[in-house]
Amino acid sequence: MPELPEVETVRCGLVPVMEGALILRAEVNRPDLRWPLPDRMAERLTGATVVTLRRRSKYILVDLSSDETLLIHLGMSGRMLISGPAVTSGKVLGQFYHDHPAPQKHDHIILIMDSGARITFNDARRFGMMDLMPTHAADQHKLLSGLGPEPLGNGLNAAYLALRFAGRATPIKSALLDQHLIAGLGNIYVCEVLHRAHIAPTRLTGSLTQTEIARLVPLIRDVLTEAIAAGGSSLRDYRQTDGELGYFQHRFRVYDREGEPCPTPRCKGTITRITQSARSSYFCPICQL
DNA sequence: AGGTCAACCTGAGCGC
DNA sequence: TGCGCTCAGGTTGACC
Repeated sequence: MPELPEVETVRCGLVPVMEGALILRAEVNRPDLRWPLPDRMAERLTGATVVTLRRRSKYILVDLSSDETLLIHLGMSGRMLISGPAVTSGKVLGQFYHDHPAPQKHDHIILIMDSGARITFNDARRFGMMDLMPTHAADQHKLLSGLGPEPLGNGLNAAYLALRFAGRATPIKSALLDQHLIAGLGNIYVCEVLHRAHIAPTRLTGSLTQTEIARLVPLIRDVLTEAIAAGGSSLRDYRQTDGELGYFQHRFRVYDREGEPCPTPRCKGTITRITQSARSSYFCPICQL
């Protein structure tokens, strides 16, 4: 159930197991996830060494020694499970990992590394995706080329947002979810950002003042940075238990808190849930204007 | 052109 | 226990 912080957490967890390691074997248990998997996927992965793991928006990019890049999206329910003795790049991490677990329903792709580590991609809802493309052309991939700037990079600033928000008749909630505008925010963190910014999710982007737009930028960074930090710390706990990456307990101020008191100091409001473009928005009608 | 919405899937949780 | 219903953190593409 990944937004940018969860994907980054997964990427960081995979780095010590995958970077520098060779893919001994790939098991591809079905022909498609959301879309058909790439042709001859197992053969093309076999024998390749993982050079780097990168992230763009909610995508993980695995650069291989074969000059191809494996593109991974976890969709709504995609999970990565690390198992087995994880010896890689001379670092022994084996004590953090369980033995290989029994196969589970929805284990769609399994990568067996030369270290003995095994990475299992499990995705019940199958909204995830994988693709393979030449590394030099990765940026031009159809799913990546139209993405907006990274929210934690320099490309996101008040001037950029003001330009993209001007004259549009979209609710701010929808605009912040639009990956072509900003790449990486999802439903939870948009709710959290708007609450901190005291902006109602129903406000139209064109109605936002320069002050409000300027307020959004650092709050977007704060919310994501805090979530990544929380993921990083709980990641250690998960390794000690079952090797599963990316699902951590994180306290949200408004998400999934319908009916609870607004956490804003001195605010007497109650968190309310409304539906916008078929997604739940949680906000405080008193302090978010 | 810009905005909204159904569709893709399975599973969890809840009321009856 | 079980059935039926609703909802779920994403994204595309068809439609207004």
